[in-house]
Amino acid sequence: MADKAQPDSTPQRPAPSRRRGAALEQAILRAAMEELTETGYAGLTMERVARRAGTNKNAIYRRWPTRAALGVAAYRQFVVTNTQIPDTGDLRGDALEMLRRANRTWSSPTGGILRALLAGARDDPQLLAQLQERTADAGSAAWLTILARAVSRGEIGPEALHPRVATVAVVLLRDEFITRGYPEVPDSVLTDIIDEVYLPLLRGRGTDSPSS
Amino acid sequence: MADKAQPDSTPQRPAPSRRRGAALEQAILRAAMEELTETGYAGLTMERVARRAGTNKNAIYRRWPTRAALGVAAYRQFVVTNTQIPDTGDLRGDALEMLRRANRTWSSPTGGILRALLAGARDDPQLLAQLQERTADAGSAAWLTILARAVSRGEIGPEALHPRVATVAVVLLRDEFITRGYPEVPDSVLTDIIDEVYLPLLRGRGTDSPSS
DNA sequence: CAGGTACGAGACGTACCGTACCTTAATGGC
DNA sequence: GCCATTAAGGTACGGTACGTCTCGTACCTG
Repeated sequence: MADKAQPDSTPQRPAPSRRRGAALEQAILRAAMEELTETGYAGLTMERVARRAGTNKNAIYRRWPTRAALGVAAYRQFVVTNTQIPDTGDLRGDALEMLRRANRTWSSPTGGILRALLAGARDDPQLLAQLQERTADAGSAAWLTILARAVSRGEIGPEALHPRVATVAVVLLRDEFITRGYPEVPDSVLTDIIDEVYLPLLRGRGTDSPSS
Repeated sequence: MADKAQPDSTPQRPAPSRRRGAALEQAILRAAMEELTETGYAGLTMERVARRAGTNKNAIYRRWPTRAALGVAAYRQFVVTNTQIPDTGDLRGDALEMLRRANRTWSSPTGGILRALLAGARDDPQLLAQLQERTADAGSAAWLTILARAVSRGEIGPEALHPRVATVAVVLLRDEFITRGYPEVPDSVLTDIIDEVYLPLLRGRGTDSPSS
């Protein structure tokens, strides 16, 4: 038998002593996030994470039942959501800026991970919900904020302050990513969404109802 | 050494003679589709498909490089798209009927397969495009048709005949499936989409633009 | 009838899954 | 301070699937 030399490709963090509970949990999540950033969701395997965290699969399975759950947990822990809200002075500028940020997010490496997690958690509504919390583009709060400003400026009527209405633009953008697989959505699509759909929707709502 | 008895669970179609080219290709696609309907995309394995088709992995890999490509090819071959267009007499009825059909499709077994394929082809725009052709809800043709009827009835202005505008409703619906993982979207969501977003958008567009 | 080509068959090494089993260390109650 | 409890570590297992490779062989072509 040769030595136990294992010229492993994956980094193996030696266990300092014997970690327990929260300490070990954090080490696992950290290793999982590193795997995600380096090799993506495809590379997130229980065995690799265990090796990298300097532990074994047992410790992981005791905490998370599936790869998807582990991935979502790691993502939630380490990806901070940018909650800044643009304030350009007018609705179109704010909305466009929001879309551009979302576009950048989705096309970034982090966004790639998010997309993969979204696909991986496809049939687990609970996990999906956990992801949504950290996605924040679907979070209607930011959109409602810029709409509220627009209302106070008199750009649109207050009827527009409806969650489903507020997030229409970003939902359309996300659809481009999911159904078309864009690496990055061209800016013309963003302006198209704003000018052809979003603004007409906001301005048209409640302005009147043309007879019918 | 025990005998080579292999009480296999997966059906194994015996090869009649030695098929080649198109005949073999059809046999593989058929086996793939059967696997899809029985065990879903998760059960679509090169090995299982090969066994089922009475051939071997070689023949598959010569034709399709990945599982996703095989799945999409099989889906395209066997799932016929329902291209009927509702005609209820008014725009709201037509749109609602379109959404209800889409909802049924997405929540059916076939829809589950489609969703899985969509996730599986996540980072292959070419495959995604091939899927889109067969999806038809994204196909704006049907939506544009019902809109054209509404225009001729005077319900909405002709400015609404815009592909991105026309498909807004079904895109919002699809988003519910993908980000929320609904088994089936409740009807109230459909009416909400229609009444809060889609109709206001169509009626509001071009009615005017309130200064600014 | 010779030859190229594509298929059938199956083995191969790798990777990962999920589980099981035992050993060993940390922890908290007493 | 001691010991039972608990949670780690370590490791092996059977199983499945991947993707590749090597043959032998049937088919089609010229």
